[in-house]
Amino acid sequence: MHRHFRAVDYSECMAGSGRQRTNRRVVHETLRRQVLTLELPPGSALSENELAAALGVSRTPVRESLILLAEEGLVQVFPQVGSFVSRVDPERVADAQFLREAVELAALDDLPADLDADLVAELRDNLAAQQRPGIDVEEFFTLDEEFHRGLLGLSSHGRAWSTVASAKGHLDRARRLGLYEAGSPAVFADQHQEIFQAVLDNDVERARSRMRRHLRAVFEDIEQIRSRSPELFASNSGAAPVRRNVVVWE
Amino acid sequence: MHRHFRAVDYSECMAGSGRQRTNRRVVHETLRRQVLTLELPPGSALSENELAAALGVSRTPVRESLILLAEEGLVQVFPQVGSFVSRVDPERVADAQFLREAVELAALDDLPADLDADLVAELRDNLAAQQRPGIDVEEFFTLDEEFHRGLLGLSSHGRAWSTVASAKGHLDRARRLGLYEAGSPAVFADQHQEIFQAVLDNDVERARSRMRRHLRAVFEDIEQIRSRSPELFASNSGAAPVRRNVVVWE
DNA sequence: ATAACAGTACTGGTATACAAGCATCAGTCG
DNA sequence: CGACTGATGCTTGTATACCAGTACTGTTAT
Repeated sequence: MHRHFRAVDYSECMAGSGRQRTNRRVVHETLRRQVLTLELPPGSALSENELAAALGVSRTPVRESLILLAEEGLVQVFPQVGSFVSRVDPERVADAQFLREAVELAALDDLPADLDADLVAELRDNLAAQQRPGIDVEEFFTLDEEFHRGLLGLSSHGRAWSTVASAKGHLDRARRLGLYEAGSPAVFADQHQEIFQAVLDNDVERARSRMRRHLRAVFEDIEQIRSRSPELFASNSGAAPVRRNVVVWE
Repeated sequence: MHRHFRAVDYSECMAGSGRQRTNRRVVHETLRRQVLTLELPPGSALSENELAAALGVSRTPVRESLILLAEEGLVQVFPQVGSFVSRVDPERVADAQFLREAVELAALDDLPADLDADLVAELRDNLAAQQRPGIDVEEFFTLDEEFHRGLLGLSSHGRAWSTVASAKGHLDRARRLGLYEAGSPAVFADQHQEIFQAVLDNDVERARSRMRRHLRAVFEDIEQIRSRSPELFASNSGAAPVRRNVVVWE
């Protein structure tokens, strides 16, 4: 076996976030979004065959997506039994909260003297959009995501976002369980404004304080939801995926 | 279609860290270890077919393992071109450093009043083992891993370890590039001892300070390695996997 | 009625076959 | 001698077939 190779630049392949429009990536993003938005509610059975048929692809990309989601903790796979959307595990939510808080606060410590002007402008627009009255819940979540991501970007540690995003995913999924009936995005939008102002003022300590309060408020929100609807959460980490009798007309 | 389901407890499946002895898990752990220990050096070509043949399995588990490793950033997959062990990317190393420092320092803030006695004893033994003269480099890395993991466990945020472990993996891989010729584990072992003592004394501030110094020292170590052997690092994030002419007798 | 047993339809894990695309090689033409 | 071009062997992505194992069904024996 002889192989002759030459140096090649694949920069373009990695450019942007799209990388490559492969079936697996599409399925992965689709399923992840559906899990996080509760379109696929916790505990749902995810049959590889059914998903493949529904999405018009073969089992392979579906299966590979499920493996990734399982690694992220959004899905549980039981060999020879089935795959299920993870119940919202309070322990995991707490871990996500801890991790997110640690990273986002540390990022505030590392803010440069002069901030990226474009990013600042973008964040300003974002905050304005958050203040829109009667804003849709899903739209708020999108803006929230972009805000926190942008804030992390200001500290030149933007590449750490994927880790935070994973943690935030678990938190948001828990929040969505109750946000539709209770929470008011306006409060959180105001907290975002406070944090941003502190950052603009170069007041790291205040920014940290406000950020911590904000993130803790989010966590409190989740705890309230849990006490109100405990059945949506996993009672214990190793709990069974409770399968129920389902009848469907064909 | 009608499906009758019953509640079942799969706790045992999740018990421990083993979960299930599946081929994919074995391959994943094997490859990950080989990448982190530089047994598979940065830039190596990883052919799914060759790996499958070498490991005595089919492409499927190999491929799924590569996907997971790619998600962790240890491997790069270029469709229709090839898969390669990631070059050590300074940016990614810096991100890993930032993330790890944020989490491990935050954990020290959350230490409970009275520590888990068993874990403390385990950590004491671990530190003693680290002090052994003429300790093997790989053995030191194992002990180092267990030490930091145990320290995180003391704060009841042990479940966040997997995230830290991933970051630590990138850092350790960079360190291994130069540790064999230069670094002395004894220095780091002493730093571990200092941190641990501060924790035992319930002196959070000192523990944080020592931990920060320790982690920064590790990072400095890597920077030194980089300046000494820049060719081992990726010059830019989108760099090409440089393929070289290889001739092999069959 | 109830408990035990075979049957069956489903699961995910694995192996394999095929398809699409890239990089090199060999030949050819200018 | 250099540039172009089809052939070739590799790569990963996808689809499919088969396997071992599980959990339900319906029947049978008690």
